[in-house]
Amino acid sequence: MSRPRFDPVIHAPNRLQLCALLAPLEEAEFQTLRDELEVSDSVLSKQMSQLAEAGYLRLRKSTFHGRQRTWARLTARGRKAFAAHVEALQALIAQANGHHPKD
Amino acid sequence: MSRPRFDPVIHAPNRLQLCALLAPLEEAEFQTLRDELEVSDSVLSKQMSQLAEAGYLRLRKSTFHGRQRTWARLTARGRKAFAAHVEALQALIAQANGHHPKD
DNA sequence: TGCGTCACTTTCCATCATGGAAAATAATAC
DNA sequence: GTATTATTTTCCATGATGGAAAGTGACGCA
Repeated sequence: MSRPRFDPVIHAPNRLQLCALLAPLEEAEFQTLRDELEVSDSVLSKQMSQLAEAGYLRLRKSTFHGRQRTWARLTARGRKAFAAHVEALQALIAQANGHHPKD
Repeated sequence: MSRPRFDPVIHAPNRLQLCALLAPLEEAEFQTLRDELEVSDSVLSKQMSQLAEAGYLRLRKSTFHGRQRTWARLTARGRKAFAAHVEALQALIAQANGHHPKD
């Protein structure tokens, strides 16, 4: 039985939520993400940096009507890693429900 | 949209796996858990202590053919907390898949 | 051109979690 | 008693996390 393998970059609660928010979207604004996650600017910035360092996230700065905004999107690699992590979680949940792992 | 609320006592990878292993069982042996989790004795002991402190886990010591063994089982409270955590994870996964949270 | 503001980013700092190794305990077996 | 097995706890070093505050860069405006 191979235990689910979690990605530590993704597993941390804030980053997990961040990925979940970004997964269904093309990209999202810094402030929107900050508000949804209910974290401070500095915390969001730092968590994003970690995902970016891992190559999971790309940041795009744009000037929108004279206001600077930062947009974030998952990279292909980030989506793949997140999908794998979700699979690991689902395997764990299946295990918890008493299902045998697939052979 | 209420974000999934994770239980920090359960979310840590080793404890999450530990709960998932115990969930479908009445109880399990210390050594079995240690081997399945692939952690050292001290690590398992410490993680168990944390779950026990939270009231999620009960330890039972028994002497089995002259050998002392420790058995662990989730308490009712632990099962409830774990179930809630799993629900939160599933909500997150649903969100990531673009589903709207239930109203 | 210089200043204020906005939108982050980075630094500083204090706290907490985690893990391995080794010492400490507990309960027998001999 | 003494060794042995099965944890448990201590010691210690490292790394993560978060908030507050200082720092940066890009305008908008007088």
